[in-house]
Amino acid sequence: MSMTRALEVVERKTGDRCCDVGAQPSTTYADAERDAAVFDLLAHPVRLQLLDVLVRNEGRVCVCDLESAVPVKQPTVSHHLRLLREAGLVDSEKVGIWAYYRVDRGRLAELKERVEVRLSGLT
Amino acid sequence: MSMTRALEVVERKTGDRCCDVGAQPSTTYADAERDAAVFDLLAHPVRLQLLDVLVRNEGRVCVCDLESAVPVKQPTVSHHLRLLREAGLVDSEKVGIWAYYRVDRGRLAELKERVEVRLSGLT
DNA sequence: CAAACCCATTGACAATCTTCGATGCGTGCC
DNA sequence: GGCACGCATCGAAGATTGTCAATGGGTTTG
Repeated sequence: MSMTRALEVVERKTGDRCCDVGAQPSTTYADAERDAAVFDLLAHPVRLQLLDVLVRNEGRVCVCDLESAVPVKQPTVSHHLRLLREAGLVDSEKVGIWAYYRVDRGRLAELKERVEVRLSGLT
Repeated sequence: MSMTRALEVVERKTGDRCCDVGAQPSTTYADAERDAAVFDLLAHPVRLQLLDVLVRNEGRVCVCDLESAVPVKQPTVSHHLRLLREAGLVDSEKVGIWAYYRVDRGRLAELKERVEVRLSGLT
């Protein structure tokens, strides 16, 4: 007998065993949770725009610059920056009055890699 | 003169014009919203697992099969399937008692393309 | 020192999301 | 017809998220 799943074009009849032999996903749920968290971080237009500006301006962007790049107020910008920082994607340095943010390109590459792997799994 | 932004390593002093000459993102906010919606769709472990199973089982997966693949109850599975369907990523066909779901691989490819473009913009 | 400035944090509110029990609808079986 | 089944939907509850005014802390300027 082949290893093909009980899920083929086999015509089921109402009583047939159905739900207990189901196809299983190729990753653990924990992996799915980890990847979902990655997508979640990118699932907001403000965060996408902030990352965009930060990537495009090597190293020295202050919060007020970022604030002028998105249609939300300063506390909201700080909020989203905090999320990005807690995820390790950006870090900040205080210089005098200002707080300069920059992307951690290594972390960003890791994130992109996780996205690639997950998407390539959706062949 | 080069085209470099006013945002270089120029030492600012407190009074200096700062926020009104800020670096702008490379995409419109509307584009960011559209892409954020794509990431949002992927930002849940159940939806990732459902897509995984659907992609891996060409065409004929019923809801009870999907239900056995994720740690949530049937109404929740139906809920997430609805989100995927409304996004055009999957469609369903009723055959007798069962509802068979399948991925729209064209739509899935479009989604992956949008992700790729956005991520490649984060150079 | 006082004032102005930049930014983080707090607190409150509204909106959205996630989940599941209960229910209803359509279908096949006896 | 009556029953069991598969699935969608509804309704409610709790959790999470997004937003901003207000506030406070740290710094520079005058």
